[in-house]
Parts: sequence; structure tokens; C-alpha cells
Amino acid sequence: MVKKTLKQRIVDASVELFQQDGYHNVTVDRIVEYIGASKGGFYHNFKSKDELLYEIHDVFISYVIQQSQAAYDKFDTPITRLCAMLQTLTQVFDMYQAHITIFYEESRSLSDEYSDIIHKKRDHYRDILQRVIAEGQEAKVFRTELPCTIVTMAIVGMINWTYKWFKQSGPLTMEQITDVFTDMVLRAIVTEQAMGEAKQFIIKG
Amino acid sequence: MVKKTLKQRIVDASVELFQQDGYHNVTVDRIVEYIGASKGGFYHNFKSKDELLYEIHDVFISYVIQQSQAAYDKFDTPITRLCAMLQTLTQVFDMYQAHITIFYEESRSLSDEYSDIIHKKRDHYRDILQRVIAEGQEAKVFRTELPCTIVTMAIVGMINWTYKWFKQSGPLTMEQITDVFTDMVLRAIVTEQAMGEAKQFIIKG
DNA sequence: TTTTACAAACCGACTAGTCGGTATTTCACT
DNA sequence: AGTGAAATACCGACTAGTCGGTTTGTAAAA
Repeated sequence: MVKKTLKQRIVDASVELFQQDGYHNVTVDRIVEYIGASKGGFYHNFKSKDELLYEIHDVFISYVIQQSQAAYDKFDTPITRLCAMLQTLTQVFDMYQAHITIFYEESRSLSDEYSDIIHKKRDHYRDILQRVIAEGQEAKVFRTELPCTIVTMAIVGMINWTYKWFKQSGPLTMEQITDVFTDMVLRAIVTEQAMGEAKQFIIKG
Repeated sequence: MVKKTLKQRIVDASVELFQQDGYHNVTVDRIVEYIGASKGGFYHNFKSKDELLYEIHDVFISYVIQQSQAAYDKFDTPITRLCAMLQTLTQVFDMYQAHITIFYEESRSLSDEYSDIIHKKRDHYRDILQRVIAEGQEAKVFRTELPCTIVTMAIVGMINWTYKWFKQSGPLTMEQITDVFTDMVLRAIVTEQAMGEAKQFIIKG
């Protein structure tokens, strides 16, 4: 697959440009000029600039959902599932930082027809994580005194926020950061009696 | 102060409209129409739409910095300082949710002259928190095996992300959420030997 | 009289989307 | 395989509309 389709080149260029300057500050003219194409070519592949934005959103969130579900299916205890999901998510966030930036900063620019679909998928992603937390609480592996919705959003926030500050050129790799996050989350929510199982994921002092 | 100045009315309306629809989707015409004023009045009070956006940013971040610093000054141990800052921050985030949405989603729309100032202040806010973490590590109250920069960003992410999902009409108040966050953070980072001092902030199971 | 505070019409730059056209590929039929 | 027609992919000048900002006007305050 040496030859990239024009459509793919448009998407790739847009992801880059949208991340840098934001959806509204990037014109269709600029996108096509950037890849040496034309407006005709653009509107042959997309019915609108909106549709392009939607496609970028969808590719990303669908991938996140699929990966999260795979991490869930691969293991069978709350702690291992949670760790796998944390690892998977940060990995995705490492690779798709540009997509995430667009996903979380430009979703308001989606027209109504698209935003419903995207919002549903976003909720689905959260639900997968929340299910792990809830199941862990039922099994008394995670502390039941913490509301599982808040715990879920605390974790989601911690991870999602990385797109704002993580630099691949920074002093720590995403793997190292993941280890710290995993440590913090497990310490925060695992019960005393289940801490034995979690010990292997805790950083030694 | 029954009479609000036009300037204040413009700011208030803009905060509301920007949060709802985003900076680029709200025209100056719409702002002035919303409050029953004119474009002349707008440009009498602001030299540009950019300046208005800047002012909204600045009011908010300056307040956050001031409140964070006050929380720091009010106490004299890492744990109490951290708890006070968590409480202060979530309180601010409860009150200024619209400002925060704008602050974190529209800062890219700031022109260069303004964005430098805002970015510096944003870093300053983070530094105040990071200092508490670092001081806690020096005092062996917080675990030194966790890099303080990552811990800081994990906390910042957890708190900041609330602006995406917290609803004042939701089942939990911001105070209750703060208690959960505080519990999780302390459990995650306080050392075994200092846990005694932190116990009062931990939710009992 | 000058300044302040706002109103309302207006302008110029910019941009999403269109449309008529051309190059390239696909494919049915010899 | 070779051919030609139809479908597909792409081009680029043009348009209609939008929006930030300006200019001119005006009434009250200082």
C-alpha cells in the first residue's frame, strides 16, 4: 500500500492541522493546499467539512472502545482488568494524541446529526471502565465506600488530561507514567484485604 | 450595585454563550443582541473580540491562583495544605464552570499577545500545587518513589476534568466529590508512617 | 463645549460550498 | 487482448453569505 488515497491524505493532514490550530482556524483551502490537492477533490470525498471532523472523531473513539473491550475480555479479575485498561488507554493516548486533542476540543463543532453518535460512543467508553470498578466493588476488591461513578471519572480525568501536557520528547515515557498512574489508582481504591493481589503493580519505595 | 455596566453585561453574556457554543460559533452581533445592546457599545468597551476572550481568561486564572496561594498560606503542613487546595479548587470549579470550559477549550483562540500571559499564569497555578507535593516528599510525608511532576498532573487532571462532567443538578454535590477525591489522593501518595495525620480526611469503610 | 457612552448603518476580508469541466479507471462486448 | 463508453476521481475559478471591525451620528453628563 504505497499509494495513499486522497481521502486518507486529507484526514492525516487535517488531524495535524486541526490539532495545531483548531478546527475553526483551519480552512478547507489550507488543508488542500497543504497536501497539494484541490477543493474539488476534497468535496468529492467529503460532503462537508463537518463530515471530515466527524470521521476523525469516529475513527478514534471506535478504536478506544474496541481496545478497552479487548483489555476487559483478556483478563478475568477486576484488578488485572483495570490495570490492562489503564495500560491500553495510555498507550492509545500516546499514539493518538492529535486525535484526542481534536476529540475533546472540537466535539462541540460537530453538527447535531453527528454529535449524537459520538456522544453515545463516548459514554460507552466510560461505561466499560465503570463496569470494571463496579464489579470490583461487588467482589469487595475495591473499596465500596467510594461511589463508583466518581472513581471512574477521577480515573478518566487523570488519563484524559495527559493529552494536555504529555510530550513524547519529555523526560518520562508514557509507560513510566502509566506505572505511576496504576500505582496511584490501586492504592486509592483497592481494599486492605485485596492489596496482596495488587502488590505486583505497586511501585516499591 | 443594582446597575450593571454594559461591560459587565457583555462579559457575563459572553461567558454563557461561549460555554454553550464555543468562541468561534458566537458572533459579536449575537452577543450584543442577547443583551439588547449594539456593536458600538461593544467596541467602545473592548478593542477586539480577542480582548474580551482574554479578559474572561484572566479573571478566572487570576482568581484560581489567588485562592490556591491563600490555601497554601493558611496551613503549614503538606497534608493540610493539599487538602485545602483540593477543596478550594473544586469549590472554584463549582462556581466558575463556564469560565473553566472557556479557559480550557478556547485558549488556543487567544492571539499571541495574550496567550503568553495566560500560559504563564496557568503554569504558576500548577507550580503552587507541585510545590506542596515536593515539600511533602522532602518531609517524607508523601511517597518519594512517585515523580512529583506526574503526581501533580494526575491531581490536576482529576480535578480539571470535572468541568466536563459535573452537573450541579447531579446526584452528588461538589463537596461530596471533593471528599472522594481527597480520600483517593491521600491514599495514593501519603506514606505509611504519615497516614495517621491523613486518617481524618479518609472516608471510613 | 468637550467628553463619554452608546446606537446603527456600513465595509472589506474571508471562507464554505458549487459547478462546469478534465483526467483516469472500470468494464462490457467484441 | 483491444476498444470505447460510462463511471469515478479530481481540478480550480467563482459565488453567496458571514462576521469582525469602522465610521458616523446622537444624547446625556461633566
